[in-house]
Amino acid sequence: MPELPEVETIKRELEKAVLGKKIVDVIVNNSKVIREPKREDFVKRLKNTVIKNILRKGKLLIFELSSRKSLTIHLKMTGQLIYPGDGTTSRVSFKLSDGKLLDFNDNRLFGELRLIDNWQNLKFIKELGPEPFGLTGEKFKQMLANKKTKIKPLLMNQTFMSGVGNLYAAEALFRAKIHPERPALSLTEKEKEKLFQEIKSVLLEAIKYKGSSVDQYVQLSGKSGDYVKCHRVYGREGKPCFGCKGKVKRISLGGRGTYFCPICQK
DNA sequence: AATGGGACCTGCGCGC
DNA sequence: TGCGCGCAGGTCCCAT
Repeated sequence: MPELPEVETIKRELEKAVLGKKIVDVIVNNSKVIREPKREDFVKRLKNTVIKNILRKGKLLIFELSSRKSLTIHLKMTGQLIYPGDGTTSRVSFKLSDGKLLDFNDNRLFGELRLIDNWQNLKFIKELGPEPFGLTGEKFKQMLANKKTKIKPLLMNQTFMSGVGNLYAAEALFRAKIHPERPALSLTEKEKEKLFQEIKSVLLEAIKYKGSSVDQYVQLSGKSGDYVKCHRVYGREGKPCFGCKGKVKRISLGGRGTYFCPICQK
């Protein structure tokens, strides 16, 4: 599941691989992933535009184009961007001026491609909370004040803070030794500070390892990311905790699988 | 206001 | 061996 580190990894690789290139053709194999405009307009308006700038906002990728429109790409659960691609499994392929393909793959068709005038006007963008790296500890503490909601679903709420999903929320909470079901306002000042630092450090570490290849995520080249080997709780149900002699437990929280150590995390 | 559930989807792993 | 089922989770949407 692509979260901030995975999307950031792809963004950095895209800058090296496709920035400044022209989209000469668009091959649509499944139009379900094209959310707007209609397929024909999507293709027509993308043709012969140059990729001028590549941005990431939370988990959303944005290509700013020479036409002044923007192509936004949300990978959701199983989306992949592959370059150079071969077009064999893609939902949509972008043929570039270098003759190579940029493939958008997505098994489950949750992903979203949009060609829009102003990405700033997207509802998702307007409601997006700040990124952890754009915050100070003080600001983060203020944001938690008065929040009765459980800390883990809150961290995953993109309107609260952007970029953290199920995997990194679990990992950050383990490192901060905080139980995922604690009401946010029950955290001590010290715990809030610790959690804020751990969120940033786990995301930076994951970027260094080029993301976590669980499920479908791969880098732009198609290679896996290496961060799974650093996971301390995610996907480790029943396995020994790295911090004590207990076992990692899995519960459902907000409809999401939640891994934690009931002994280390209070 | 906060929370829970369903919808969107497909592939995989499990139990029988 | 094969089939049906539950599950995976990012985001939106609706109900309570």
